[in-house]
Amino acid sequence: MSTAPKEPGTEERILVAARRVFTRKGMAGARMQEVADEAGINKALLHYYFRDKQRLFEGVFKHSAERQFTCIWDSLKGREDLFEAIHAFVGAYLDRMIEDPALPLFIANEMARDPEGLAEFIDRGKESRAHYLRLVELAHERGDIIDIDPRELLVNIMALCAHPFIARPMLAHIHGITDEAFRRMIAKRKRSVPEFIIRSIRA
Amino acid sequence: MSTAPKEPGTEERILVAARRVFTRKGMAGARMQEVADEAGINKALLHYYFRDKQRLFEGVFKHSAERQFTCIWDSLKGREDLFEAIHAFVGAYLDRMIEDPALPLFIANEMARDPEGLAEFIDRGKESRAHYLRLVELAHERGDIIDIDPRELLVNIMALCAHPFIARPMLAHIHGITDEAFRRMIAKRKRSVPEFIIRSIRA
DNA sequence: ATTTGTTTTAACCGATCGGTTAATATTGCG
DNA sequence: CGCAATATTAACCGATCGGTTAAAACAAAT
Repeated sequence: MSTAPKEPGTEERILVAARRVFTRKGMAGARMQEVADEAGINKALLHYYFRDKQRLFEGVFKHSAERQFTCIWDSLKGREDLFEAIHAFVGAYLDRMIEDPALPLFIANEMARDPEGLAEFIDRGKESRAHYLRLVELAHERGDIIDIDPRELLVNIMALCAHPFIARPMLAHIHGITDEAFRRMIAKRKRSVPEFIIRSIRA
Repeated sequence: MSTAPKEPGTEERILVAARRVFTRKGMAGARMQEVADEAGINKALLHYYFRDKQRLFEGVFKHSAERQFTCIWDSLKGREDLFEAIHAFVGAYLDRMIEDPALPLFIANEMARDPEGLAEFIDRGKESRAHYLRLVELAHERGDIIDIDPRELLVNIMALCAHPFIARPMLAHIHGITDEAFRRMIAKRKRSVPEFIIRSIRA
């Protein structure tokens, strides 16, 4: 048996199409007709599977955001060394982003549009975040790192991971960067970003 | 004479209102009626001053983006020391952002929507960017900093400056952060971010 | 084959939105 | 004033868009 083509069902095709359109155009800019076209179906069928635009959007968004946050926070599980944890976290973050490069901007917009809606996903990673805080505290007690607000450190880590994707079009213009060059840059950052962070916090 | 209230003219009021609505809702989500309401005028008058939505948007956006890039790149002028330049750059960046916190996300979206439109603003800072490259090279030759791709360093600096604003709603939720607390956090980052960067590149 | 429930479609509908028009108010000027 | 240019408004228009409807195609069961 070769890898089965696994003809995707209608609902799956809709979700894929909707994610593409929504991440490209945003909630307000997306058109139901465009989603239908991209899924190769009729517009009425779209409403048959997802009652209205809001539900379709939530279906797409919640699925993406959940996967996003789960992947990233799970990467910390079982780590007992902060530096190792940072490597894992950055790696997971960038891997996930490369898979779906439009997601960061998409999530940023939705957070700004409806901050409440994000709560559940963010809270999902609560234990992992507590674990992270413990790792930082421990590393500090052992004299491995300087005194730094762990929340600020976390902001910095996420900034260094996410921002290249958000600012990608600007980077693409400043240095004429192709798709392939961008992927190489991100691959390089899997090593350089943890190094950058660790150099700056190491005692 | 005390500071004159300087009742703003209609065009000015429109631009202010439009900037608020566009940064809040984005190009696609913004409604001409809402801009008119927020400016306290009739919708037809909006089209009288700015022919159509696209031109209004460009008027607002180009003004904001130009100011943004100019402020930031100008902060490098005359600096001869890289570390000092980094402090100035980060300071200018954060000062500008605090003034208009919705701008980073707004610009990020517009870049994604119409990459070509940004070209002129980005190119505006060409000499300053060349100057920056020289500073990095020089610092490296003098053995002040480690060997690092200056473009990657620039990405990191901008990431650390811009991302807190883009991810603000998430930060607001993770640590229950008020407006005032956010401003204090940014104020702190004017010192901590340059320190963070310099620690990680110092030889 | 008839029935029954599900999937899919074409055609349509009402609301919204960007933009226009034509008329009215306001200002500046000889 | 009178008159012309500018500023402002209410009412309207056509296009677009989200969503509905009613009927057709399809599938499974009896």
